[in-house]
Amino acid sequence: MRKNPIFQRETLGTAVLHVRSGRATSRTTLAKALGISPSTTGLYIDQLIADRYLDESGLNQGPMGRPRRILTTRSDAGWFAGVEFNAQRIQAAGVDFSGSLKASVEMALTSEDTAESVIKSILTCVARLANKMKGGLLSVGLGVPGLVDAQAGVGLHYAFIPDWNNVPVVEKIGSKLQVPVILQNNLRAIALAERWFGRGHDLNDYIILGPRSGFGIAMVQGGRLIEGAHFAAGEVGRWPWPLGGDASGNSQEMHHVLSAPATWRRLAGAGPRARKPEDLRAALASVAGVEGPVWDAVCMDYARVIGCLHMILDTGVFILHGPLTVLGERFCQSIVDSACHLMPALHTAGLQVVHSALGDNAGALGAASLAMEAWMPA
Amino acid sequence: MRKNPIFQRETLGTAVLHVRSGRATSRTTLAKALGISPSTTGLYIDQLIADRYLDESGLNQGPMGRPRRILTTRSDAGWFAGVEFNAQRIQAAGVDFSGSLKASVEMALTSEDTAESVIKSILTCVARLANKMKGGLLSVGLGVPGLVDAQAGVGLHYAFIPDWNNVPVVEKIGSKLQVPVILQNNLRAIALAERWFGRGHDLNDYIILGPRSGFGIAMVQGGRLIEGAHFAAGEVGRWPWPLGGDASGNSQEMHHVLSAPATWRRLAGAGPRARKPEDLRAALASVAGVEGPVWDAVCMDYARVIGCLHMILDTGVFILHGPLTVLGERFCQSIVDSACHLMPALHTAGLQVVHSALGDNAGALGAASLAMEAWMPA
DNA sequence: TTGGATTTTTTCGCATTCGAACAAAAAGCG
DNA sequence: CGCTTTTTGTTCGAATGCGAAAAAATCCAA
Repeated sequence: MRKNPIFQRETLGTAVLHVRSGRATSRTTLAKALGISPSTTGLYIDQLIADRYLDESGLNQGPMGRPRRILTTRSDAGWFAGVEFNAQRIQAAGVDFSGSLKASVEMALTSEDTAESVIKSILTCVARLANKMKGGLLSVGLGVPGLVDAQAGVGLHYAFIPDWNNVPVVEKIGSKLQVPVILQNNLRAIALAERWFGRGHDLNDYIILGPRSGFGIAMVQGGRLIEGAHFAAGEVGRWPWPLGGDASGNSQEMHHVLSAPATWRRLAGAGPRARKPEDLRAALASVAGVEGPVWDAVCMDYARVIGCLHMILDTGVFILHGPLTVLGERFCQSIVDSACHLMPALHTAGLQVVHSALGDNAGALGAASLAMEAWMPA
Repeated sequence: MRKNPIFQRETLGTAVLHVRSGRATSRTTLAKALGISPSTTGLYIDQLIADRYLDESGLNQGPMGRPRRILTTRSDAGWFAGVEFNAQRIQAAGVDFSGSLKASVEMALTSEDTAESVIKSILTCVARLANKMKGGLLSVGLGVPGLVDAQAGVGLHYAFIPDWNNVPVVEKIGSKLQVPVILQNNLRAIALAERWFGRGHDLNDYIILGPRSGFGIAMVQGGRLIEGAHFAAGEVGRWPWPLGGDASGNSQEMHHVLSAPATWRRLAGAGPRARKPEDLRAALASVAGVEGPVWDAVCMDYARVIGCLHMILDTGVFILHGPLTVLGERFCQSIVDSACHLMPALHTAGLQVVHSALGDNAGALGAASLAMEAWMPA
């Protein structure tokens, strides 16, 4: 063998990503995926195996010809941390080098919490994860609510933590942990979770619907996140409601009608002042079966929004996240039906609404995906 | 000098693009723009100058240091054709190698025209342009209305030409002209025109508003066009109207209310059955000054749509195209004001609406931009 | 069982691209 | 005018990545 060349760290990183995702299983397929020659790919793989990042795990016989030497990521090569939070809780996940969820941790937040205390709690969560994980921490992904400047690594604004303004999150966490830290809005992180752990596996265009305390969406177009010129893409919740608004300027925001608690209030027939139940998922599950005019009206409202979004962006699939997933398949199907009824053009447009299979820790998984996607060998 | 290396055609092409756009004016700045080393860039430039694509036109003294040797494109190195059409007319533009519009041609279409006859007319237009241009034709850009598969080079569907279904436009035109042919939806082509000839010069996120016989938009996010999973992104015109629709399924489409002719009818107080005037621009210009409740209502309707779009995509600027540009600055400003009134959150979101300065042949210019962007040396 | 056929992987020479040092061209300044 | 400073462009050896061909590993068929 010749003298080891100095490999491009980024190429090594993407090579690992392709192997981890299962999109590339052998040297040749990886060469095609990376767009570099098979010979060079061989050298890169040799290096990654020598450094104990990858492994060869047997052969894969195609219909003919020399069998592929299957490449896999070594699960013991280190781990990634993903942390997500909102006003109520912090959620953290530890993912091993081959991309399997191995540990998770949760911590409650209160209205007393400040930017400083949240940062501290995030560090505590990572430390707790570290106890449960083997090997070294490789990188940390953070899913942060509100407005986020991902490039600068700054949390710009989040309404539910009073002093969460221009918080240099990456700097603060990174200086403590001494590993790369990647920041993103939490809903956009969920979009990545869907790609690594959910249904987005081979989707390039999809939209995450995230009705929680508000109503936001995250958009993936051609495999990349849409962030917007001021990092505020997807703030659909600020649409006036009823749609189009009242010219007198008195209309409310969609947030207040299509959030998860508001949806529960409507379905449960609770008044607008009814206190939000402790366990929103359970409360929603208990009203999931009840069809009728109220159910139809709720579905119609979601259909109004989703139909409009589909017309603009022509994405393949809408993936429903958050508490409303407990309403199940029927909810999604009703939305599609209502939307097609409302906008006949949708009949041929292939509108699809599905609910995520990721469950409650999608945010942390998404954050971990950020960490995975950004990592590259030293 | 050493033996000439075999340069990457694509790199040569992008080098020319950077020089033409004025973003790179010297070897060093170009090196930075291309992301390759200054030494290699030097070799590339030498080659492009030797092949008479580029020229050195004097020096540019910075505040200190050796002056830059200014690079310019040679206007005599060939020309690009851009052709756009809709149901009424074909429009073609000839652009020289340095990106200046040098000739334009127009041809009327009628309801008699078929896919075949349109293709033939496009070829005629290019031939007429060729008479007016110097040098060889380098590539052709086509801005085609309706649904377009840009990658495959196929016009999928256009309602106003009966048999315009799955027309292999690139193949048909390319086999005749023997130069590369690039296809794109005409509104999306206009988005490129705005970048090369208009205000999009240093914008990475903007939206083209194209109210004509319908209402469509083209979106640029992070410097790239959004096409959608089925090439149908931007079909806002199919939103139900009034926004949100009527659950009974009887609402009409936005197309019918916010198209250019419909807007004229409203502003002019003409009935819904009034015949569209011959010269829509002139007709609109004549009602541009008349403010009042009708004017306000029209602006408010545009504001409803544009406000919603801004909330989703968080683009910097909306650029108004088509006949409605004659309504001028005041129209744009009224829309912004109405939108902010309707959605208070927009006050801080920096919504901007401007009208294009490109005039009526924006489509042909956009198509020519397609040609320019795709070209690379043989 | 031996010889294609087919596909993956490796070997090896070659050349494009890089990096670092160097040359060039100007401004500022005494 | 000569010196330093600053920025641009070029030279040249070194090396990363490529292509073609060879090797390897399997299936299939005679």
